[in-house]
Amino acid sequence: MDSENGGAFPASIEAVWGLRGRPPKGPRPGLTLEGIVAAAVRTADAEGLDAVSMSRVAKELGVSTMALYRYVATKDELVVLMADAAVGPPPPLPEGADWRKGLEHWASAMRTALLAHPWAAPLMVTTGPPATPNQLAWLDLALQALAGTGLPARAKLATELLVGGHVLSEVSVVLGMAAEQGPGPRWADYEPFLRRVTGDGRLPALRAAIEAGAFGDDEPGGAEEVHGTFAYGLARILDGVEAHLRTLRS
Amino acid sequence: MDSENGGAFPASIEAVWGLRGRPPKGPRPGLTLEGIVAAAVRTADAEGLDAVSMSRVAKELGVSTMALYRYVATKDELVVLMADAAVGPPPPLPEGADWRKGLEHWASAMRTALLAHPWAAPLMVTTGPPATPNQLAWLDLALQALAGTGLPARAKLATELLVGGHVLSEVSVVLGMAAEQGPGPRWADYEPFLRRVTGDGRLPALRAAIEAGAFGDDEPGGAEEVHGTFAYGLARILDGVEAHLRTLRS
DNA sequence: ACGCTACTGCGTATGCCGTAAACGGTACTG
DNA sequence: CAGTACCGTTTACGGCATACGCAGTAGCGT
Repeated sequence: MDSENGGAFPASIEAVWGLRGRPPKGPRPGLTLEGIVAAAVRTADAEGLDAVSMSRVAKELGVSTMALYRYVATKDELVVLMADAAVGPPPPLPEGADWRKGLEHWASAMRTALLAHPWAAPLMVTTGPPATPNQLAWLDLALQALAGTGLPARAKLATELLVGGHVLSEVSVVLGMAAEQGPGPRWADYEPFLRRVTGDGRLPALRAAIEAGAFGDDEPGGAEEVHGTFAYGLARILDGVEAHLRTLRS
Repeated sequence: MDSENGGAFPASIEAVWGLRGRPPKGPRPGLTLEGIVAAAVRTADAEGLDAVSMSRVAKELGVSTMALYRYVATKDELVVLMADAAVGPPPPLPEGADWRKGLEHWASAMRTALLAHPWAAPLMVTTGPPATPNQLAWLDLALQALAGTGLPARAKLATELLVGGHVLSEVSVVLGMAAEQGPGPRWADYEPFLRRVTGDGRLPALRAAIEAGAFGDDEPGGAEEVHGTFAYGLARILDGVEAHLRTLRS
């Protein structure tokens, strides 16, 4: 009665946590959960998430499709584990950094991780509350960064959500620009399209932004300009948190 | 040469914008793009996004599956239009409000819209740059709210992204808690699970947050506490923007 | 030493999905 | 009134996730 109290959880999640020992009976497993997830991640990296099917992953491993179901109850479970593997373990906080430097570091590390696996970003929204080791390690690290602030626990959590949400949405925009497939516009056609659509005087503020060149990629800085959006948002958030901390201390 | 310059776009997107007239030849269409999208939205509301298949939507409308393909080139296109319909047109800004009140209003209206169609939130990340009428109307409205601030156009855009991203990620968390399906934990099992997983001393900051009760739903306020996370984040963001505006003006 | 048993990986089968292709009816243009 | 572009339908295909049942295997208690 002490190891099945979280029993409402998928077995594969318990397995990544190492809470599941190898059963005493039966043949030695020929596969590993980590190996399966790694193969799936490799496929997604190379050909996108749509290319990841159970049969495809099985083929990659040289086993039959159904063999995978001895390790994973459902494809959805595999996807959750892929999302965990994609972000990987978080890098340690820079030594002696204050909370702000810590969160800045945390945010750009997460951004880098998500950009390295473009298929993973959408999964962060879909997979529900974080329950896998790496996901929770990232969360823990952000909370560590905020440890010395005296912020109430709930506010620490809310702050992590805030920063994490910003990372995710900025990454999504960057990936949306780069996407070659999917419906919607190619990025190169986007500004002309917006001009056409705002030509009739509705959406005047959007029109003004276009005229001001807000949708051009060039502008002093090139690719740096994109990074500018990320840095801008992060700075606003952390400024807001910093101000909040000041009022708390007084 | 004046109506096909945005020609790289899906025809169905041009159609929602009203840029496509009925062709002069052939029988009268028996369906409407809006009708199709509405049927799909109804199905998704009632039974979730997974229940929305082409054949299902067709059945709902009493036509054959393939009839839909006269209006939509691909299921993905239909999904994009569903996402647009789900958010709907934005409500007007409160009269005489400053930028901050405007954005607050904008953000909670968007939150309400997304919560009303739980299946829609994940789509916002997936569907690429906004290209549909309602999506762009929301964007325009946020830019309108920021019109008087003197912020550079790019910063206005970045601010909209920032606030929108916060709304989306907070909504995702709320929906993740309420979700009955999908992999990952049920919410009721979540705190015990976290306790079990943090029992070994790794993830100390997370453990501390749990002990501090950050994962209990109760706490003075009940459902308001959830709203608290949203309001907290929004306030930090807007505080940060406000401070930034002050430094710009000096 | 041995058989019981729980577990492995596999082959087969089902039902659904998105969508390509070809076809006959339809309504407007010249 | 003929031509033609478009409508909705039928049929068909390949791929998908996954339920089920099987034969082989390895450690256990005896």
